[in-house]
Amino acid sequence: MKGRHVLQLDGIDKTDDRPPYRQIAAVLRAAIESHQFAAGERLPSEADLIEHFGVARMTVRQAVQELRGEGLVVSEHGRGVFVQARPPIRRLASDRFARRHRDEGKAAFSVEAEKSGYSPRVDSITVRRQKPGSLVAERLRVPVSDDVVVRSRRYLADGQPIETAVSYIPVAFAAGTAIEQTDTGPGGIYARLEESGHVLARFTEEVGARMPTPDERRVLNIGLGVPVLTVLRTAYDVNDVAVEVCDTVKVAPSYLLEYEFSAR
Amino acid sequence: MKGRHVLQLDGIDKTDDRPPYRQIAAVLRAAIESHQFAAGERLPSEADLIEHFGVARMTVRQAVQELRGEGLVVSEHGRGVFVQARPPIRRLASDRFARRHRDEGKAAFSVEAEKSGYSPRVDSITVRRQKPGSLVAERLRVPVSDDVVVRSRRYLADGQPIETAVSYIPVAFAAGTAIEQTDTGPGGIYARLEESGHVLARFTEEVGARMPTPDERRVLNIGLGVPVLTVLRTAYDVNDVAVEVCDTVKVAPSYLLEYEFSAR
DNA sequence: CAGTGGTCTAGACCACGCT
DNA sequence: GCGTGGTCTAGACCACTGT
Repeated sequence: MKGRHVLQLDGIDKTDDRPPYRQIAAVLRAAIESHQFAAGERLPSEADLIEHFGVARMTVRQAVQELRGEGLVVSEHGRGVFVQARPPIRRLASDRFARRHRDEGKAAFSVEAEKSGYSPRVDSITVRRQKPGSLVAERLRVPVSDDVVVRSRRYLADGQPIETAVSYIPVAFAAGTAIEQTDTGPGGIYARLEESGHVLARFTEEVGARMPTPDERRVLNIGLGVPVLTVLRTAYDVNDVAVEVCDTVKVAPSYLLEYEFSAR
Repeated sequence: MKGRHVLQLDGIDKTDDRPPYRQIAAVLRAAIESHQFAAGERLPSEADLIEHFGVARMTVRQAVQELRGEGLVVSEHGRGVFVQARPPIRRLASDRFARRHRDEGKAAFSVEAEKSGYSPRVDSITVRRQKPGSLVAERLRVPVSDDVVVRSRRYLADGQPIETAVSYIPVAFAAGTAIEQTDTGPGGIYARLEESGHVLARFTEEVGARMPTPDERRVLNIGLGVPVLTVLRTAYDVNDVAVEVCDTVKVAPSYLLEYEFSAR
């Protein structure tokens, strides 16, 4: 690398009562927020920062770690530290599973993408049968000893992962439908369920938030200090039979969930 | 300190491909999750861990930092590292503002408390008039230049703070009612609004999650790695007039929000 | 191969809380 | 004063990514 790009950053102020690593973090944070480093761009290397600020390596590493903790940057071993691109916020209205969308052959995710103007993608799709956990079994009202169909996938917006989802469907409702194929066809799982006679009536969602596991951090490509929203949705048909449970983990800064309910 | 308590922890396995600091973190995590260290209890000091695992100080510090990032422990300068106490989970059903509860003279919070069996408390109640932010003004459909009544308070369960809430009510709907008193009387704000002719019809809630500000961490008494749920609720009367906006910040591990909606 | 971040050592001094 | 965690130094070797 030709270090042609002279660092245009303030130095450390000894009269400042904040410790050096916090000052360095503040300088870098300001540079990022003022777009001196654009989203996706590489920050100066540790060696550069050591020279620029005149401190030991652990000190600049601690500064960078602050920023990772805030989800501002992501580091990649052997490549560098990169400014985190902020995926757009998705507003999820509670009509996102309305039948009119399915009738148009659209899955809920592409409906949202179209409305918000980002390019959607789904990958890491796997389909298998396995025994459900007690949480899922309880909601599906099936014994934990029965296999269910498990569909797992990851959603991306503009190339950034923003959500993982795992659906559980009793085998009796999925057998012989495209639900057990990788591609479920137009309108997705819910359209297939309705075709096979399980007309949907209502959904419940249980919403929480927590810190991601190291595994989730990897799959969702998020920094240390970025929480996730968890949504456990159960779909019921017109006979009040639970036909699907969907367990989703969403990158919190990318989501706003909207619900409406009556005061009755 | 008499180190009478011999550390009953596994050591580092050189054949394990995880780095030592992760192994140490895993050992401590397992000990916490198996209640070998109870909630609120102090972890062994860094000196103890250095001796027990036979590593350098930075290595045990990195392990402890993993746990802080997960919100499992909180460190206190000069005192030690403590296992984070987990307050009870409150399940908030979307019927929590149903009229029948108000008619019985109960506020939503005490209804929940009664159902879940913890002792509720509300403190830090303040009432004032001020100009709303644009977010609130937009939802109340009032100009940002008009004062609104602002009610702020903190909720505690079994003595632990779990939520802060700030309500905004247009002056026209609050003037001359107990809404501008510290004690709003039986049934709370919503009961007073209905008495003055604004019968409630529906609510919308916008749910998100993020890391707390340092200020919120202090008020809610939570550690560095604990996220918050944000819920912005708007109440509408039968004429579809927005009569209140309530901005709440909830300690995420203490909440599960439940919603139901139609598939129509 | 060179350049990057990841992990680790063995020290040092400081700031805080308690007794 | 003593034990605690917070910050820092100046090195070392390793693992990953690129050419």
